[in-house]
Parts: sequence; C-alpha cells; structure tokens
Amino acid sequence: MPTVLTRQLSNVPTGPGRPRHTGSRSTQQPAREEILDHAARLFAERGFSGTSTREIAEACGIRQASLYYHFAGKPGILAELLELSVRPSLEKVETIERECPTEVPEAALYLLALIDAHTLATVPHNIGKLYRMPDVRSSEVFEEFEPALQALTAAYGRLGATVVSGSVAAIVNLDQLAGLLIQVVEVVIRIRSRGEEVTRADARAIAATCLRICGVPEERIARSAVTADDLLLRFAEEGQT
Amino acid sequence: MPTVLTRQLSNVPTGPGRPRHTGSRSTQQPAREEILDHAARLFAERGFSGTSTREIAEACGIRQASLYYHFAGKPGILAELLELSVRPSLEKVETIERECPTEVPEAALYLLALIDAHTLATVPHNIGKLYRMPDVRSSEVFEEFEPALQALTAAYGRLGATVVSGSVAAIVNLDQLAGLLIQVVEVVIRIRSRGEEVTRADARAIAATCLRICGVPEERIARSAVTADDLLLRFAEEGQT
DNA sequence: ATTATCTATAGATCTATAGATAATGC
DNA sequence: ATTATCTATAGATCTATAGATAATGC
Repeated sequence: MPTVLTRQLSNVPTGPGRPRHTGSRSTQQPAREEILDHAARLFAERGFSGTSTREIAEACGIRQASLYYHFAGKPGILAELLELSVRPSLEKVETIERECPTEVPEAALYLLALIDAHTLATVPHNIGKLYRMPDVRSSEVFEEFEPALQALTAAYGRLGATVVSGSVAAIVNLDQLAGLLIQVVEVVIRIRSRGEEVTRADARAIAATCLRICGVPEERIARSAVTADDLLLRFAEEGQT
Repeated sequence: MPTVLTRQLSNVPTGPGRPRHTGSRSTQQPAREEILDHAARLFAERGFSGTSTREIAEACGIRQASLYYHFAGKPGILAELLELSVRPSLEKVETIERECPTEVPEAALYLLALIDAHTLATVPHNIGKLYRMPDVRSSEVFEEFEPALQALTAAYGRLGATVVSGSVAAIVNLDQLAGLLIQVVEVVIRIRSRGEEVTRADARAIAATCLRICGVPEERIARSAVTADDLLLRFAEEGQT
C-alpha cells in the first residue's frame, strides 16, 4: 500500500490550511462551530472563568494558540455564545406581541412562556445559564446584551400586567411579577443542569404555572393552552421558526 | 507629643501578632470573619474562579500569603461559606416538619417558603447564589454540601405533595413541583442581584406564589398566611431562632 | 512563647503574539 | 496566494510554602 496515499484516503477530508497536530479534525463542523460548541459545554460545566483557553482548544484537538485565528480570545467566544442564546427568545417575543389577539391576553403569556421554555430547553449545552454567572455578568462583553435581557423581562411584565387577577395584584407588584415569571421559566435551566431532558409536557406545565401565578383560574388556563396551540400553528404557516 | 505613644493612641487597638502592612486593621471583626465577608462579596460579584486570593487579601488590607494562616486556600474559604449559607435553611426545615400541625399542610409549605426566602434575603452578600455557580458545583468541596441541598428539595417535594390540587397534579409531577417551588423561592437571589432589598412583603408574596402554583385557592392561601404567623410566634417563644 | 502578620519566591498556570509551515486553490 | 494550523515564548498572573518579624502575654 503506497504510503503517499494514506492522507488522501483518510475518511475525514482536510480542507486548506496546515493539518491539526492530532492528524485531522474529528468532526465535519467548521472549526469555528466546533470551538463554540466545546466552549459552550465547558462554560456551562465549569463556569466561564473556570475554563481556560487551553481546555477549550484541547477539547477541539487543536493548539491553544490556534483559537486566536478564529476568535478574539475567551471574551470573543463568550460574546458569540451570548448572542446565540438571547436572539431566538427575543425574536419570538416580538412576533408574539405583534400577532397575538388582544381578546385572549392569557394565551399570549402562555405562549411566551412556552416558547421561551422551549428555547431554553433546546439551546445547546444549556447555555441559558451563562447569564446567571457572576463572572459573565461582570465581564465587559455582557453589557452589550443586557438591554436584550431587560426587553425580555419587560415583555413578561407587560403580559403579566394584562392577565393578573385582583387578589394576586394585591400582594405582588408588577416588577416582582415579571421576575417571578422569568424565574419560573428558567426552571428549565435547573432541570437541564440535573442532566434531565425537558419534554414538551414540561414546557406546558411551566407555561400553565405562569398563568397560575397570575391568578388565572384553571378553566381559563386550559383554554389558553388550546389557543396557544392555534397560534403556534399559525406562526408555523407564516414561516416563523 | 511623645512618638512612642502614637500606636497606643490609635483608635483601632492591635491584638497580638505582627501589625498589618496598612498600619492596622480597619474593622473590629476577627480577621477570619473579615476574610469570609470580603470573599463572600467578591465571589458573589465576580464568581468563585473569577476571584483571586490576592483580591480577597487586598480587600482585607493584608498580604495574599496571610490568608493561608486562617484558611486552606480558596477552597477552604468556599467550604466555610457554603456551610454558612445552607445550615440555617436546613435547621428550619427540620423544625417546621416536626412542629407543624398536620391539619393545615398548606401553612407548613407557606412557612417553609417564607423562612427560606427570609434566609436567602438576609444571608450576607447574597451568597445563596454560590450553589448555582458551575465552578462551585464542580469543585470538590461542593460534594459535601450536596446532600443538604437535596434534603431541602425533598422537603419541598413532600410538602408540595400534601398540598397540590388535582388539576395541578394532572399537569405537574412531584419532582417538577419541588423544582418549581425552590425556583420560585430563589427569586430572592435574583432580586438581590439587581441590588434591591427584599422586604417582608416580598417574602409573603413569594410564599403565596408557592401555594398558588400548587393550585391552592385564594381564601386558603390567606388563611395559611395567618396560621403561618401563629406558628412563627410559637417557634419564637420556644427559643428557635 | 504564642500569635498574626510580613517578605520573598518557586512553580504552575494562563493569555496573547510573532513567525513558521503544510495544506489547498488559482 | 490564501488558509488554517503549528511551534515557541514573553509576560502576567495565581497559588502555596518557607522562613522572618513584630506584636502580646506569661
């Protein structure tokens, strides 16, 4: 067998550029995506400051210095991951608030919680938890994303305000309510941290819990669930992802 | 004025041991407590891995190496802080489950949430958030405290199970319920992270929210609040802190 | 003598840059 | 020529230890 052909026969085709020290890449992903993926996993497992550029590189099978060809260091990677984890939620908020029939505000809140829970449940490696980490929040790159998070909180506040019952409003003010609703949706992060899957049923239970917190009676919660399903279908038909 | 008296006249009396390089200590706290206090604040602000022993030492006005006289490094400090933040909650859980009249289970859950929220609200520097940090959870010292946290979750699960209504039980299983209840109580951490105070009214709103999540009707929530007040008084008389 | 600090420093990282090199593609 | 890696390394930390020193207390 001619040795000169060995590399060409490798099952993982090498693109342009010098080959990796490991021989060749292990996945078909572009290097950039591969780095993001491993970084996300490591940040979620050990924290941002608790992960070194060397660890990220090793997970990818490249040398530490090679990261800097693709990213401006750890902060650059973090910025990209934050973007990745906040954009989907925010896009959907806009759609919901624009499209929801005003005659059933409960359905809008239910749908927001449902979609948001689903986003947190499916975002890779549970990176929704990045925002909770103090080292991330005190980093410079975080500032850029803070407004987006506040917009999300504000949306929960607005929808919560339209839904809240009198007896609940007597005890809970609107700022508290928004915080509580987000907090409840973020139980998804807690569940995933324990290594469990978050099912569609879980997401429904969470959305229902949000309405319950606002004091919506059970029969209207059930109705909202049905309406939200319709809305979801309509969005799907309109080509919203 | 005799120079030899200058040190004796200093308003901060020095104990035994070599004086600090800053001249003398800035607080009356024992050095050990001073270190814990600054470490807690820094861990909460910048994360555990995001805080160096040097930063802690500087905050105390001592040299980095001097920390090691009092603690076995950063992990030693962390262990002490974890202990400090979990013990009060756990002690109170035991009291509540032992003393609560079984005829009003809602009051027991209300009380647990109320006391737990209060603990999280008053523990120094919001260190309740230590448990959520991935770098802390993946550290060796954390293992020792995991059982205590699980015991707390289990208590919420048991109390939640006795309280939950049929229509809620149809959607939410008991594991989910325990997670939701803790998650709601931990909204205290979120509020404090935003720099806001958590009032007694906030704690009541949170406790009420827990019952609402379980599907307890409003009038029984109000009744539970009153019963919980009575129980609190009784505990106080019995000398429980 | 005991206590609580200090100074000095070794050794292990960790980040980021400079410049070389081995592929592909034109 | 361009691309994507590599090697080598500087410089900045960061942790932890050894041993000195300046108080108090007996």
